[in-house]
Amino acid sequence: MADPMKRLPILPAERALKIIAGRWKAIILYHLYDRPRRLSELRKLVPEISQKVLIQQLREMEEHQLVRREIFRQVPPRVDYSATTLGRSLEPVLLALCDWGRMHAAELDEVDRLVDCARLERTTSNPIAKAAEAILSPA
Amino acid sequence: MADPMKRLPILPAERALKIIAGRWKAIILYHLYDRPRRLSELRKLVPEISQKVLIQQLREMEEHQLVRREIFRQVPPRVDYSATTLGRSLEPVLLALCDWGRMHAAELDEVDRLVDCARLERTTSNPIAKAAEAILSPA
DNA sequence: TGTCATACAGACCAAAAGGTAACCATGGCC
DNA sequence: GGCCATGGTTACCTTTTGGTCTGTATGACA
Repeated sequence: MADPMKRLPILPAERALKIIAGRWKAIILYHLYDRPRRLSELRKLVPEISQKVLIQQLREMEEHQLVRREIFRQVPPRVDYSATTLGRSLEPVLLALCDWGRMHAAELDEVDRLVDCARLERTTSNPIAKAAEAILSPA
Repeated sequence: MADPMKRLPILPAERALKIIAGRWKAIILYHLYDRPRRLSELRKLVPEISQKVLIQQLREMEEHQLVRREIFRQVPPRVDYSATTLGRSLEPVLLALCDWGRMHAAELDEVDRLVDCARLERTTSNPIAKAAEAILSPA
C-alpha cells in the first residue's frame, strides 16, 4: 500500500470498507479497544496471524489513524499499540457489521458455525441491528 | 470463490466484511435498492466495471442471497437483478459505513476528494453516525 | 443467410493481499 | 563471548481478486 491516503476510494462507503476490510483489522482493533497492547500481547491474543502480517496490518491502521504506536526506549524495547479516537469511532460500525453478520448466518442456518463477538454489546441494544431486523421481519 | 458458504469466516464481523467488501458490491447494491435492474442497465450505471466482473460480483451476491436473479425467456433474453430482503437489510449498515467514511475523510481533511452517497439519508438521521460522532467530539 | 441485441462463458494476465521462514539490532546478564 | 527477549525486516512464494479480450447461444427479422 504505497501512498495509501492518495488511493483511498472517493465513495465514502468504499473508503470505509477499504480501511477496515483487512484480513485481521477488526480483531486487532477489537483487542485494542480493551486497552493498549504490546506486539507480543497481540501475538498471543491472535496466534493464527504471523508477526509480519500483524505488523503490516498495524502499520496500515496507523497510516489511516485508527491506531497509535508508542515506543518506550527500554531494554528490552517496548512498543504500545492503542486505538485512537478515530479508531474508537469505528466501534459502533464494527458492532453493526457483527450484528448483521450474525443475522445473515441466522437467515442461512449457519449460526452454529459462528463464534461470539464476545464483549461487544448485545444485538438488541444496537440501533442498526434494529433497523436491519425491521427490514427482515416487518411488524 | 468455490464453496463460498463453507468458507465464510466464523467471526460475524469478518463474515459481514467478506460478504460486502467486494470491489463493486456496495455500488451495485445501491443501484438495486432503487428498483430491479437489467444487466445492461447496471453496465450503464457503473460504466467503469467490465461485464465479466459485474456478473462475477452479482453471482457472489446471489450466492450470499443479497441479490435475486430472474430470467424472462424473451427475445432478446431479459434478466432482472434485484435486492433480496437480506440485501435490503444491509442498507443501514452501508449507510453507517458511508457516514463513517465521510467522517474519516473530514478528520483527515480530505472531504473535498469525496463524492456524495447520493440518495442515502443524511448523516444526522443515522444513529450509528451519531454514536461515532459522540466518540470523536464528546459533549 | 446474415445481422442484431442480450446475457454469458472461458482463456489468460496483473496486481494486491496474505503467508513462511530466516535474519538483524539492542543491551542487559551470566 | 554467548544467550536472552523484544520488535522488527527481508526475500520469496501462493492465493485471491480484479481485469482484458474474445467467443458463444438464442431467436427475431430483413
